[in-house]
Amino acid sequence: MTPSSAAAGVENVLRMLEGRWKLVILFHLFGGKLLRFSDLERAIPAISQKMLIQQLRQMETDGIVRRIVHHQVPPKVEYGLTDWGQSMCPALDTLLKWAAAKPD
Amino acid sequence: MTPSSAAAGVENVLRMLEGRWKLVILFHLFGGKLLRFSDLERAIPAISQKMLIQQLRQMETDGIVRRIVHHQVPPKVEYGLTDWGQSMCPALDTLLKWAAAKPD
DNA sequence: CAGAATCCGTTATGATACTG
DNA sequence: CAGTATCATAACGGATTCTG
Repeated sequence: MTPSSAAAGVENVLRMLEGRWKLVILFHLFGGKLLRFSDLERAIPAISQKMLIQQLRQMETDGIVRRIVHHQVPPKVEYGLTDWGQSMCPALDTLLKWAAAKPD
Repeated sequence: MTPSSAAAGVENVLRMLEGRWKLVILFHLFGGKLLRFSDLERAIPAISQKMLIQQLRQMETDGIVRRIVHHQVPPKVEYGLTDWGQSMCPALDTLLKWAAAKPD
């Protein structure tokens, strides 16, 4: 594994997690919770609708988040993590621990 | 630890690693290598001077990279990782493994 | 050699109003 | 409720030129 190929691998991972709000959203979904669009809006007041839907869609495309549509009126759409999305927890934990170990 | 505080923690970590070139630079420095500014330029031909110095400075501020100035003419400046910077390897590895485990 | 300074195009994010 | 559409701005990245 060359420096650049390894970097490319991590960069692609990071790209999936980049975006001002993705991690905030993810942390609200961890634990297998299912939240409606409006639930997420309430949980994250600072986010705009545009950003919320955009980041959700990107994570859906990346296979991290799943979207569950209940065909009813009024509409009901729930968001949750995929199995793979759930499985990122340990990785984020490792990163957090590294960050927490910062000297100074 | 609330969702938002945990997210804030990881977000700060990610922010330190974000930037088009940081990981590429880091991978060149892993293993305790010391590289001069011009070495890094040669190692990463696609990067501009502006970006190289900017990302190095940010990582220096974050305590990941250290800058070693040799007072001589012509100037000689070397860059390497701090101990803490070195210690991020396992965390990146965990992330890579999660990414590699992606289904499809 | 190791940068600093400037200009400029692209992308990311945000505010607001509207819709099936 | 769960979005779309549009417009404006801010952050980011790159090319070029200059300097101790």
